[in-house]
Amino acid sequence: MPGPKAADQGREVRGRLLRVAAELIAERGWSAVSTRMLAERAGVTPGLVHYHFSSVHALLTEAAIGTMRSLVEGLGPLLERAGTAEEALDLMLAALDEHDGRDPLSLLFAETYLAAARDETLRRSLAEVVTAFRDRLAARLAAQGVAAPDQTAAVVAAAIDGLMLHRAFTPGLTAPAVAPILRRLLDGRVLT
Amino acid sequence: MPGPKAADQGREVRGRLLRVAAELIAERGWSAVSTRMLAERAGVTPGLVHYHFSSVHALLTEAAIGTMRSLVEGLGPLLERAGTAEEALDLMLAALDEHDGRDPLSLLFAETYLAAARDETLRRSLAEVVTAFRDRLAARLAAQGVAAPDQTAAVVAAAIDGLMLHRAFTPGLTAPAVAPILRRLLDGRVLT
DNA sequence: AAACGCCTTGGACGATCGCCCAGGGCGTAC
DNA sequence: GTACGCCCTGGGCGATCGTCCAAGGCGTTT
Repeated sequence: MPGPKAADQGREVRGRLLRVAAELIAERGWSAVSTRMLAERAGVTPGLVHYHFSSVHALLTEAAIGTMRSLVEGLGPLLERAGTAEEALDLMLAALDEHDGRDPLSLLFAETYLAAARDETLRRSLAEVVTAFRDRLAARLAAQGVAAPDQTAAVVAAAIDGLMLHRAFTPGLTAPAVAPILRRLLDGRVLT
Repeated sequence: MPGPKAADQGREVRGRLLRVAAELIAERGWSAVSTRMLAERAGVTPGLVHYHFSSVHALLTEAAIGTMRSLVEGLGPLLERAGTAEEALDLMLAALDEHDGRDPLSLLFAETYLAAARDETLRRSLAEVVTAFRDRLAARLAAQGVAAPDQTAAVVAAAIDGLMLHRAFTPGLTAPAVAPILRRLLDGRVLT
């Protein structure tokens, strides 16, 4: 058996590297994150990075997907609790208001989207995470009688991400300003 | 007077570097474009890059903004010619259909958005270009009686960009699929 | 012809890159 | 105790990075 003490510390360091990686992707950009940056901020030696991960790219991928997955999964139950479709939309608008397009989380999302366009594996994982969220939202919209719930959910999700991207250089794009517009997306009702 | 022959060739090389830069931003990503890459593809020596531009970053900025500006300005007249607001939206949907989120133009836009989040100067220039387009679209929507034309235009523009980003890993997100949903955004009419 | 202006070359500078590996520390299993 | 397994260090590999600069080509102006 492996020594449990050392193994625990190893897992701790691995986790720290993942957290640091998510930070640095946002700060410097995906392809500008280096082995030595990661090691320095995590308080370890550069060599240790390649002990825990097969490559820097693999570390970044696991960090980005992991962070996004846990965040999206945390949003799920909140979505379930939303009574009306409008409340579900308000939930996403609240998320929009917490970010200005230049904060770590917004940038992590955007960087990962972009990196996925150039990496097959990352693209698959990302699709999995986003699809899971979209399906949850679509189910919520369907229960509220919104027509074409799948496509509506896809457009709402894309619109929120697009607004996040645009907010970085358009400060006026706040949640209260766009809420009335986005609400129109829910207007295709089957039932009143 | 400067020798006009050499000056002409200089301008030609400068322009070629700008075109190559726009290509490489899309292919490799903003921060992964190097002096030597640019020089090789443009068929010149690495040293020449820093003769025509103060830095690689300055070259990338000028290339990205220039490409985006000329593209957006080319879209302006087409927008002017659109009769109804729905036709204006169809025009943007057609643009969406030409790109799949992994083509050079989509990636150039996304890369520039992201780079702008970390660079004040780029952010200002980008805001100028995007605002110009948004204003044109808003004017078109206002003429068609759409309520809150400014915010509507902002949301439509952001939604199109967001859809482009999502299309990279969600192939089903085609223009025909999302057109009926996006059309709801124009439903806030003052006049019939 | 000589001087000037602009474009261009090719090489050099120190810094940083991803990745690899020999070796040491240390707790557990024989 | 000895051997084993895992974590970790520190240094080294060749490659690439952005930027700079001395030197030369070449058409235009005196």
